[in-house]
Amino acid sequence: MAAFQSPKGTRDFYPDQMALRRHVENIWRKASVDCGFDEIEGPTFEHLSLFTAKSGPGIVSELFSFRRAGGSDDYALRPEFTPTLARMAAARAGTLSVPTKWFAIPLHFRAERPQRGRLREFVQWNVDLLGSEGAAADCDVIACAALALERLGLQPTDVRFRLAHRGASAAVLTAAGVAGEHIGEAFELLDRRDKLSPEEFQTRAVKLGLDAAAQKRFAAIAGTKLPVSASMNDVAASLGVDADVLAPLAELSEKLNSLGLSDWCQWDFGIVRGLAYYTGTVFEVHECAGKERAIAGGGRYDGLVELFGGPKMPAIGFGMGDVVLGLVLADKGLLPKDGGLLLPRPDVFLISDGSDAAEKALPKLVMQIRRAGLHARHSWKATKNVGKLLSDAGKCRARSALILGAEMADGAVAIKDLDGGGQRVVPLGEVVTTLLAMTTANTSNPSKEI
RNA sequence: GCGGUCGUAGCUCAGUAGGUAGAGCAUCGGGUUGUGAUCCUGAGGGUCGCGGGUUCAAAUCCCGUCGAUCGCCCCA
Repeated sequence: MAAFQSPKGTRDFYPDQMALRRHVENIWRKASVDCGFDEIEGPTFEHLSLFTAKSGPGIVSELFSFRRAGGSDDYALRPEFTPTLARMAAARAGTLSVPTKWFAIPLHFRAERPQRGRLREFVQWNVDLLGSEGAAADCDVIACAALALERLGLQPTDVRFRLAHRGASAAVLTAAGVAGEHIGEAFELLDRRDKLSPEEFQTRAVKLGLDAAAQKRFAAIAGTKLPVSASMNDVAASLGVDADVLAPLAELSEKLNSLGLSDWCQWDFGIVRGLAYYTGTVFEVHECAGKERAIAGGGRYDGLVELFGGPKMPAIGFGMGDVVLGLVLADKGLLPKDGGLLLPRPDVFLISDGSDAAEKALPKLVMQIRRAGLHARHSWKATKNVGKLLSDAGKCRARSALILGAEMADGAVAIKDLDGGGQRVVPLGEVVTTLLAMTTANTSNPSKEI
């Protein structure tokens, strides 16, 4: 066994796993671009203070932080992308178009104990829309997430966006008897209700000044889940508030309906999101049966850019990690068991019969074909057994095999279509054009992309 | 940071009172028949996660440690 292991909570990506990772990343990237977001990237590590500025000193124990030998500055590997995004936005705030739509697919690092769905190094897709308030902006990023999930093969029966709105939830809690100064604690209680014992829940509820009736109401609110297409009057009625208190939800509902996203979404008044900085819409994406951790989470954080030294700039965004998503996709059979099936297919695999003429011609031909922009591989084996070599061509899923054999005497080679099975003899001078023609005829195959 | 389970070749596993490691697949090579194959044949690869202890002797028992996994804490 190896003397060295990969560090705790990290992964090695061999070609098969890397192909799976790229498959997901490519879909994320394409969905982002199609939705009008521009890709950005920042440093893998930042000044430690950037992270403590947002999350407080307590965050340090969750970070991989370090100081250069002999240096005096403290750094940390980024545990999330939002501070970097906010820093970048603040620095260019004066020149950014409105709205500014950015996405990133960075690696993140967190010094936590690994668990199912949670590692110390992971990829997280971040999508953010800056400079625009309102439901249209909120729904724009939600739509982008939904588009990617749909392209990954998921359906509204597989995953669900659980949405809430901090303002609306606060109004509902107030109506339920929570005093204004206790709203923060009430959110915390709402968020943690499933983890607490009934006794603990009650103790905390009493601290919020809730009597028995109000506690019951509170619990009912926490468990309220409704379709976003439900009428606001019905939603208001089931929560015991006036419909005008739910105005933010009404706007969201209208936009989601018009975007055809209602099936993907539901109201869930138990969704709070732990982050103190969220100011409006908040949401999480979960597997419908409640398996796994949240696939994605996000919301509106209008004070964030200001927190990092910029102007007041409304913002909505979300993050989606590769770990939980990968588990869900695997559960649903939406990833090939053999990641090798996602590796790029060679357009041609060259085989030599071992004769001098073939051995000499092969490398030249390979280079010619590659210069033409095609993916060419060739056997490195010593054997001249055409059957064994063709089997190699099949293993790497080549589209065609080019056999340099007896036909060389006539200045020609055999090209076998490994998908269709046909074979023809082609003069050396026409090899590249023939292969190009075969490839363009095959552009429908998705594995050809990127 | 705290508890439960687990750790033998690249993969799936066997290894049966403790007696100094095995199979299938995969990989690599040779041979035969010009075509993804069959057949024949050979090889490499593990100090049994690592370290210590008990013993004449440990993959097997004990302790520690590292890693994986499940739960708690946390969850940006």
